[in-house]
Amino acid sequence: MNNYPQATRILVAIDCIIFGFDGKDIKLLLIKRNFEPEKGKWSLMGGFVNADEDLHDGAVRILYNLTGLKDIYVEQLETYGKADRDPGERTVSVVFFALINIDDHDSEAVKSHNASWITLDARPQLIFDHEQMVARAIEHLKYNAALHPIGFELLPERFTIPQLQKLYEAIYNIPIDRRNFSRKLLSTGLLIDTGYKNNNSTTKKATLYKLDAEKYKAKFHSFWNFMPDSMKSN
Amino acid sequence: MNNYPQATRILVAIDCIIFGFDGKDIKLLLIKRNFEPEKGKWSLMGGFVNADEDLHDGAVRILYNLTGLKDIYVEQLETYGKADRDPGERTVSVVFFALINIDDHDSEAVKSHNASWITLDARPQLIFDHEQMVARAIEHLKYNAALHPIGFELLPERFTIPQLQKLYEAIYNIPIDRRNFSRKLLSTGLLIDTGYKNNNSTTKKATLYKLDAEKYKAKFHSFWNFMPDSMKSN
DNA sequence: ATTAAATTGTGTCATTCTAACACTAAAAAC
DNA sequence: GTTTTTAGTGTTAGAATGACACAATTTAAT
Repeated sequence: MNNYPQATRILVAIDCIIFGFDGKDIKLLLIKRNFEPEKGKWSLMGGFVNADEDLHDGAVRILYNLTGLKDIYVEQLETYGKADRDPGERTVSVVFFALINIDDHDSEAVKSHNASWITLDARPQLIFDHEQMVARAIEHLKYNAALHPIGFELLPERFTIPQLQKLYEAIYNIPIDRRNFSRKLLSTGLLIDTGYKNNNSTTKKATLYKLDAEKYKAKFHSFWNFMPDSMKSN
Repeated sequence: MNNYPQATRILVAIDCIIFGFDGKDIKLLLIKRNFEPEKGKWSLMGGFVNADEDLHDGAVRILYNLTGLKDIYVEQLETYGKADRDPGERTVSVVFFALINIDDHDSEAVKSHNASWITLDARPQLIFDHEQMVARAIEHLKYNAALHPIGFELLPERFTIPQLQKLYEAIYNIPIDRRNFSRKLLSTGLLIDTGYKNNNSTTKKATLYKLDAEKYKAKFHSFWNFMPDSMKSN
């Protein structure tokens, strides 16, 4: 069966951009590439789509094989297709993206696979057009975090308002007023007070909230105008 | 040169979703497919990426070949990759998207290529997963038009505020208060009064504005919270 | 035990933004 | 010149926003 005899078959790659938060910095999961070309250089987690595999399944498979991370919800971002982007052979690459809480996942597995969490500022030079992919993903994160409460995914299941604020301050690299942040956040009705308090505090213990998952889903597409207006012009 | 001997080469297609506005309805540009499989059925403008062609260039080429439309600014949307999405052969399809003003472009060329502008409501059944692509693109349009002034691209270079309002009412399928719309719009500072009045009116002539292209570029990433709040929850 | 230091939690108030609403002005048709 | 249709603008009450200050809780140090 060959309905399209003249068309060119092309390698289809998948690259995964994984953001994590450790309570202080936003980090990027990177790996040292162990095959040619560019063997030994830093890279996103990448591989090729199998013959009968959905793109999304491919992303999950590649991520698991390269880092040991399981059950990661990845979202498709954009496809890169400059003719010369991979010097080895013409390759089109579909980029996937995920936000995870670093502490929720097995850091031993990550280490044993030669993958590393690296802060955004300290990230090394990456192969091919991976730097461009990362830049776009950061843009995407900034853009969307201001509108949707996606930041929750970078935090533990139970989290405090100050934690979430630190996350937003890390994403936007600005200070946010504690009182206004809290008011705005609680007014969304998306947080449920678990009744517990944070224990790893050396001062006043903060209330632990969890996300109201149903409302979150229902409200996801509502534009959650979350950042102070001063951010809107950036 | 074959650095990746085991990987599968796959057909990479491009499909183009073109939205247009005729002053009343939002329309979709569709074409009757003239090759097998599914020959004669309605489809998006599609084709395969050439061996040494960027994805973006491919989209522009395909659009020109199939519709005669030139100089269309297309934007990449998403890539579809279910293993069985094209029954002819495994194909990954990158979807591109554009907004154009129907009257700015050569409708003869479009007609002579067997392409048609069809209102969203009246769109026929489409091949493969094209319906899903269109649904996503409509979502994308609704989502983004509320935040950015992208609607301008669907209008002539010089347009009136009531025209723009009709466009937004068509996108969201809701009535918008004329007074509040006008106030909000003018307060963005993106409109320049051309000093001229609309001539094809049978009643009071409306002021023709043009877009302040520089401010538009600079402000594009500012979240233009444009729709009434009542929309935000949809 | 008291105090100091750090962090959480909440209240106020002036300003701005929003949505709802009603009238006047211009142009063409008759 | 009267009617019809559409464009253009002003007001006002209520909500949301941003700037700000103080009280409460916890641990560590003395």
